[in-house]
Amino acid sequence: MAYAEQYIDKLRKSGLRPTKQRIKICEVLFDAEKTFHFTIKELVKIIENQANIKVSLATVYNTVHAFIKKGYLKEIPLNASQSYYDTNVTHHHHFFDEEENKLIDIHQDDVDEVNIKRTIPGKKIRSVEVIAKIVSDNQSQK
Amino acid sequence: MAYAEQYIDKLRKSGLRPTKQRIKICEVLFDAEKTFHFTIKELVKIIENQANIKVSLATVYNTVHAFIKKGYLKEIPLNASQSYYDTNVTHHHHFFDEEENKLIDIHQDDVDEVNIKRTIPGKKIRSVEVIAKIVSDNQSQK
DNA sequence: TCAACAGTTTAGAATAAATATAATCTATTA
DNA sequence: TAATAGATTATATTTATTCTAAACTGTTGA
Repeated sequence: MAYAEQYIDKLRKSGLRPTKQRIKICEVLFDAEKTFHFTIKELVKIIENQANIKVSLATVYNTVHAFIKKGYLKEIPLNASQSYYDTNVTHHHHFFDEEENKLIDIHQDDVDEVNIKRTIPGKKIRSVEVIAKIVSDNQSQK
Repeated sequence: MAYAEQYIDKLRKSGLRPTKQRIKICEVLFDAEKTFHFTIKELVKIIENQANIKVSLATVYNTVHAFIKKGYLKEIPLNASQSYYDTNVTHHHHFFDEEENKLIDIHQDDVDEVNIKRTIPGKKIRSVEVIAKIVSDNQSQK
């Protein structure tokens, strides 16, 4: 299968052996119609629902973190009680609805390019994330 | 004392009674020469070092969160194991050095205004934060 | 001023996310 | 296919944060 080979490739490039569990994780993450946001626990549930394979939390944590290191997944910077991850690794940003604890993508086209003029000696910028927190607008709309 | 009155005012506006512990927290947070970043544990230590007053974690958590709600402090969106807070509530952004786990301010002037063209019906933007993750630049500089 | 009470503080318990452990299992390779 | 390096898992551990309940304190009104 072409898919499986892609996944095996992604896994090997991340320094991981292709195992049943990891290929299943890849299928869920990279075979979806749309990109999506998830927490580790949600991912475990999705896998359990889509297949008969049981995957432990530890395996999912390890695999997700290896993919992040490699750039196949992104971690969304948020002060939520759990970490949120994103299968959309293209340049884009997020609304975070604090009342509903929900993330909403903001496409790159909807935000002017963030241009940081300051540099830190010996360091380079690895990623730039914009988080816009939103709340109900009761003042003007009610 | 003028300071104490300021603090009492801040506390009352946050819906909190001015107590010995809370006024001490205010002194450390708002009487500093420069604004600074901190975690709850760090704040507890600073208070213990600066005064003979012992303040419990719970009290610091409650007070810090009340101040954030009121806008006297800011929480910095980061996926660190602990939450980071900022006494600088003016509009500015952050570098986060993942290798050294260190936050560095980016002044507003060093970032072009982030203009989000998209809106969500019934919601308004409460805050916009830019997090630029930085890593060692070994490729070009070594 | 002071009693009553609503709100506060605190130590310690509870919760829950994330990580570590170690025994068992599996992919790789020679 | 046997040896082994690496993977998986259930479980234990760690640690930030929140909760709890008993003791304490600021506030209010008489």
